[in-house]
Amino acid sequence: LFPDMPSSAFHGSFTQLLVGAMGSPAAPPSPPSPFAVPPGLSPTALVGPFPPTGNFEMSHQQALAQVTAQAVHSQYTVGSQADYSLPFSSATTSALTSQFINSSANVTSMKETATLPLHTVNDNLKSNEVSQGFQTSALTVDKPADDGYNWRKYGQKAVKGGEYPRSYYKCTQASCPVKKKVEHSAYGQITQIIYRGQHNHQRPPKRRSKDGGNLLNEDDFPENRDTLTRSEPGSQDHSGKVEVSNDGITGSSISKRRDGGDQSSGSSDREEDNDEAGDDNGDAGIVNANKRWFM
DNA sequence: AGCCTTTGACCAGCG
DNA sequence: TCGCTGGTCAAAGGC
Repeated sequence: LFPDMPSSAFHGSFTQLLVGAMGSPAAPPSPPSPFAVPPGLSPTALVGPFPPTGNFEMSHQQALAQVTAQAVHSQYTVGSQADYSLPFSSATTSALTSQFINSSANVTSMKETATLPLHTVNDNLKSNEVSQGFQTSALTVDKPADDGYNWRKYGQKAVKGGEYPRSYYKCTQASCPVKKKVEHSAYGQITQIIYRGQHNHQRPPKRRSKDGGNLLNEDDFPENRDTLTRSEPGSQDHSGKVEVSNDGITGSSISKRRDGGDQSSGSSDREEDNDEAGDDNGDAGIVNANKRWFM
């Protein structure tokens, strides 16, 4: 079904991690596991294809409630990966979010989400790359994430042979250095979202989204700011990576960057410059980052 | 009118 | 040094 899905689209260790951590509901999350990010490594959130469970039809409210409750309960054990705000909107966001939390905190609750329809998995594909088939209506290609912030697309590029267009977004807030990359599969479905930088501002006032009017902001995810978007003290990363499959989230994990160093930035617009300013996302200061955002 | 997307070009890093 | 790849710029057009 996805013959051309290069495994390179996802990064080896990453993928393995993910699979190990959440590939199977039966598989208990290895304790020290992927979430234990050693200092200096950049925690990367990986939300990949879950064993399809998702009750994608669940209402936003339901999902939200679920997320909230779980966030509270779990106290978000995966704090280190928390630098990102959850990027998805509406029902998908909720499902995603809940799964994110579920998988992060405790895989056992994965069952709450429903079953995934489709093309779940091409077993030949490795880990994350599987399940691209979710026929999503919530996840649209160019507005993949209404996470409460406003984004402006500033570029798009076909990468990996042109089969996987990648879109580049900047936070529209003046002086906010946050950027994100969104990768799509050849089918226009989101396969990966990578955040970079820290928002140095609060979420903008509610704004009706173009596609469906879902509003999503701080009010919608009160806990997010405390649990999902904050880095742990020791965390040095602020670049989040959220992989999404059409199946919904399939899991999350933390991965290391290529050289074990930290990720990201390094380019001229150093968001690190202001992050320590105590923003909610406080990224602990990346000192010397690679220019590459990920492996 | 302002903001956003699209898209080709340009630039920089890396092998 | 050169080609490839990825990231960004900026003009044009749309909403």
